[in-house]
Amino acid sequence: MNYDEAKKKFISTWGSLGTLWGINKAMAQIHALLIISPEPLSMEDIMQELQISRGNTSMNLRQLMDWGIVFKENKMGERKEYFTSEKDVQELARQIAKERSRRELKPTIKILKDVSDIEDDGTLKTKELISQTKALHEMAETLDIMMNKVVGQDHNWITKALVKLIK
Amino acid sequence: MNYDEAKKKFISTWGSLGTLWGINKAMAQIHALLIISPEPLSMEDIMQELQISRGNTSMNLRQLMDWGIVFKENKMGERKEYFTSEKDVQELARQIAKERSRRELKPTIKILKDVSDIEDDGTLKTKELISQTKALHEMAETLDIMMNKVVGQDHNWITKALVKLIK
DNA sequence: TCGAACTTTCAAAAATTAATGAAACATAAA
DNA sequence: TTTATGTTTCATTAATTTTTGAAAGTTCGA
Repeated sequence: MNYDEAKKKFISTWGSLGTLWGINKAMAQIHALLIISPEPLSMEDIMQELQISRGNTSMNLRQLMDWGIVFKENKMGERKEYFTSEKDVQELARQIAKERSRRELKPTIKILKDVSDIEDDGTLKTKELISQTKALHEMAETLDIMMNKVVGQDHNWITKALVKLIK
Repeated sequence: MNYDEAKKKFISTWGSLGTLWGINKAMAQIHALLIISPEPLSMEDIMQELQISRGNTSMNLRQLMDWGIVFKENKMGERKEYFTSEKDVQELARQIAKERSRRELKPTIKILKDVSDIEDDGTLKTKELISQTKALHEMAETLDIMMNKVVGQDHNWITKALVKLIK
């Protein structure tokens, strides 16, 4: 496999993996492209490499920036904007963990709490609803605490902790 | 909030959360319904509760069974098939971890390995591609090892380990 | 203030994904 | 074997999501 084949394969894999995780194809592919690019890329560069429209590129770059994993960069003397990805994969993981906690886990936890707090009217179905949502609530909270711990730690913490954990 | 409201809220939340994780709405809602139902439900029951078609129900039940989190049950003397969900949330988490590893993580790891194994031709872009995919490969493998460890452990292991970890 | 260079927005179109429902298929009991 | 009860499949339709591209917006320098 040569460079071009490998690059293509990486970008398309990352793209289809993205859809599996609720991230759209273009967004995941732009990210893949940036993460392996040694130089910042302009919007034109991205459009051309991935064969996607200007609007699409603009929208998805904005989203990646909202996630805190892609940054604008200005080359001095140039008007055009350039984009780079966070290159440190551990930092990337931390950023993603942080955002998923904020966007998905936290709101879910709140609803599980509300639902599990309804009054027990003594019926079997109510008892079941309460006990199951309580269990889910507890698990979601544990997961959330862990994810947020990760965010606050130094760089190599994840690997160290995992190694310790699996021994 | 009374039982019916709480139930509705739980099912619809689980449903929209599902789409965020690459699981379709109907599938997630059927699962939600089964997890809080003290009794096994028939296909008719599910169709009626969620207002979805027979075909849709059948397809999604099959998928849930493929994931190993929903089971067929036969009431004696009755022809009809009934369905139940795995009720233990820890077991549920383990099953999901196992399946996601098999379906998503493992194939990705293979591709990352292939890509990161291309020959280094000395150019900057090749070096960048190799080093970034290597780092991702390493991280994906660590995650996979952890997820598979989880699967092999006794019931309360997850909680214990997490508690230990976050202290 | 004007115009050039560039970016963002958003209505419409395209592509993808999910849902329907009727026909085909299974199976147990009569 | 036939009927009655139930399930699965799959072509079609519907809903949702993504993409496009042209117009509107922004910003900088002259």
